[in-house]
Amino acid sequence: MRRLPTVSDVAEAAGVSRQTVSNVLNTPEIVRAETTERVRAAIERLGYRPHASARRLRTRRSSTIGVRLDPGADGMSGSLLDRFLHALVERADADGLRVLLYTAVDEDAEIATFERLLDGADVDALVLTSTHYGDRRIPWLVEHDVRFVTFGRPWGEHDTTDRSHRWVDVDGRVGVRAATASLLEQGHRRIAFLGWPEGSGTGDDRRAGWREAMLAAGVPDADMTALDLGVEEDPLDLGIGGRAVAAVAPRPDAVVCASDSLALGARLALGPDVPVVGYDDTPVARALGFPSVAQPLDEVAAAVLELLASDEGDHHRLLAPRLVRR
Amino acid sequence: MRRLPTVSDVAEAAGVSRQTVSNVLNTPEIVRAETTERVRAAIERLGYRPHASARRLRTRRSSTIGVRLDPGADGMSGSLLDRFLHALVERADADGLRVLLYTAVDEDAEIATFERLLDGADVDALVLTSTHYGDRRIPWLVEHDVRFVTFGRPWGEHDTTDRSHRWVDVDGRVGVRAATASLLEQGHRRIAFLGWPEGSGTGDDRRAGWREAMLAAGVPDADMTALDLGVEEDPLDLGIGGRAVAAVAPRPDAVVCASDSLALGARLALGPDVPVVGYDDTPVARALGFPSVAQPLDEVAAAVLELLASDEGDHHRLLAPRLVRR
DNA sequence: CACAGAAGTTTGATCGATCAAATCACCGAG
DNA sequence: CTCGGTGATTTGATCGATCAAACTTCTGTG
Repeated sequence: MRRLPTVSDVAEAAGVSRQTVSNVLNTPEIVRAETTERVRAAIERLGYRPHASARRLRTRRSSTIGVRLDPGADGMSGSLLDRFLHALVERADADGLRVLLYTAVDEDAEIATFERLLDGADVDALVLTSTHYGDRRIPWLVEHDVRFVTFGRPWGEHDTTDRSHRWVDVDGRVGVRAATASLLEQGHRRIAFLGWPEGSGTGDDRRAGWREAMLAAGVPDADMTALDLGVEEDPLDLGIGGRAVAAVAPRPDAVVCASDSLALGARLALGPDVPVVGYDDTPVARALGFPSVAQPLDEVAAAVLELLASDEGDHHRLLAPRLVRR
Repeated sequence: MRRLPTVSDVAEAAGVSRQTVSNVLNTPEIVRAETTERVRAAIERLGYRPHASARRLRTRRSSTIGVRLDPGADGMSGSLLDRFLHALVERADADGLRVLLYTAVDEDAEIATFERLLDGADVDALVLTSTHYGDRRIPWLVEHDVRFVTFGRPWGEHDTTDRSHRWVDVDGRVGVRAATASLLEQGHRRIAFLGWPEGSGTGDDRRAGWREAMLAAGVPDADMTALDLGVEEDPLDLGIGGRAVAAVAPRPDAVVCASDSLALGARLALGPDVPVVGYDDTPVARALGFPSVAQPLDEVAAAVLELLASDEGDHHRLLAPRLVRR
């Protein structure tokens, strides 16, 4: 295999020095236009590409961000991470950033992986997904002065002026509130909520949205049924959620769900006549034609990269989801 | 931030030279046991980690494999890539390999990306998914002497003695044959097949499996209905497949499908009384409780890495899927 | 016309590891 | 007792880029 051209080769070809070539690439504003032109031409002619590892060694920056591929991607919404990843990789690419994957069985293993990745200059920033109460990863990262952004807000008491933890999240409460409101507008009153038991940040947030909309519409407490599908039960066994919904008497006018999996269960149990709204707008929702709250993953990805890149401005972003009507 | 220890630091601490430390790490068999011990202790004590970029610069190897994140992951089975990726990352990690993601809008863009990734020593091998007829990427990679393995066999005329293209695939024909046979055993005769139009490698392969099983059981041609859902039609609009199935008269005893999406469509159109078998064993199949042919993604990932690593032995692997009965 | 200061470019050193070749230690054969 | 040979370890050079500082060229001012 032919040897690849280096900065020195380009320099010689353009009749300048190594450093000038480097400057053309990294700080073009300090190079005379005419010189830049000549160097650019030489780069083009030789087909030069900077050697990423050499640059990293010297700059101590890898231009690579690490993203965890969750082990327990909970099935159906697994494609959510997929879509997010895709958006992230695409945007990152445009910024000259690479995305490296890693996995870890538990938090301790994940922290050990952080060390490995960071020390080896494999990555210089991390993107974490699925944050939860008492997440030990966050303090570790802050402590070790690692640059990171989470997709998911810090649940629990949180000081919004805390600039050490940057995060991006989607306002599930607003999304579910809109979904509920849309059902109310259609004249439904006894709208049940199918979700997860209290204690999960996202779950509670979504239930709160439903409650808000119901209260605002003046629906009496007696007509508000919230069903919680235990997490210890296989979240994929939609039969459970479905049976739970079917057991509600009298039968609800409509059901708002904390996920499309749950919505599918409800739909199967109640048939197509009872309107159902899901969450995440997965292919299943599209396929079955029920409405769903869609997270703006492109925007999330963009926001994550923005927060990662700049030290200025806000340190968190709460994005609005979009209700996909069908 | 404290400076990280380097080989030199370890060498000094252990009272040996840089190179000896390097040898302990890379070629321990040429170092005296006692010395190895001492160096190991020093590494432990200082918490030394090799600097990945420095090593890559020198060895010209990155220990990183590139994987494309498909843009048009067709929805439901998107989670398939997800699961494959997960298995791959996990196994790769055990072998000290990293997985880097990339995307590309079309084949030309993808080839341009190859050049970027390879020249910069970002990756030294590639894993390609979703191969198709006349895939231009393959000849390019062979031509440029790039190490790669595809998940997906080369469709079209192919010389199995060709050692330049290594691939791993799952034998869909066998899987669908088994699925069909299992329905036949249960006494069903008029088993329809719901798939994609001829021309897609995987689709044709799966249909062939169904036909084989039907022929073997002596089912007359008149009772064999193959329905093809046009790819130009939104593959997610399961209604189309469902309507097609529902239109078959007389109503089939059971339906074998080329994917779980199609199976969901059939299930919704025919109700739970007509047995349906899907493909890919996605969460939807698990949720609705219909059987599905599962690809052994763990094995696929392991095989991909094996083929990448060794020059010996076979250059392709055709794995058997597993029918998940429910 | 000399000279300070800015602008543009070049030179030498360095990042952390491994390669290639040299050196050192030790053993048994002649 | 010397010498060849193997095994273990060390030394010097190098991978390709950027940093820091030195140097050269230009520009405008007194």
